[in-house]
Amino acid sequence: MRLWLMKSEPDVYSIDDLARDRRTTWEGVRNYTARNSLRDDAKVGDLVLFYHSNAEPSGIAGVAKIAREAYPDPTQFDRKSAYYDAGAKKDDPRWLMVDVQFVERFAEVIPLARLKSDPALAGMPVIAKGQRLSVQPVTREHFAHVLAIANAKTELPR
DNA sequence: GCCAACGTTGGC
DNA sequence: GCCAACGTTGGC
Repeated sequence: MRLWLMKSEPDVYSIDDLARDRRTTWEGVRNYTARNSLRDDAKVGDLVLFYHSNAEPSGIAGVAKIAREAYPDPTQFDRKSAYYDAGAKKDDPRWLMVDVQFVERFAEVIPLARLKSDPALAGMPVIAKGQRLSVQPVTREHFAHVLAIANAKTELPR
């Protein structure tokens, strides 16, 4: 299995929203690197660190998992959507999305500053300056350490 | 609200 | 194919 970190602005969709909905469609990915990760590597059951961006504080808020593999994101064809893409063709969709299922909400958000200050998380993409990628791979070691920091209930499958 | 960093676009 | 201009992300 692979492990991920996915960003969402909590004003748009937060871990609490996911806890309420239990499952959601992850539409709106509009970056080719992120799309390629979803298309090529995201599998049902992969665990995801749910990251709050543009938040107070920004940081990791909980855990989700991939519930459906990549399929065309309908908002690319919706003129009324903020995610509309005039260049996307119905017979050759440009943008894909996955479905995501709630796993766990951390007792407290792990702030970005906390992540940055932890030597065990050195090299984790999300703490790099200027890193904007909204779907990032996470190593098993980093993922496990984040779960430990959060005193999480979630356990990493072997 | 500011602005650094980054990805994308488009002229050449 | 280069790269300047532009738009967006996201921390602060």
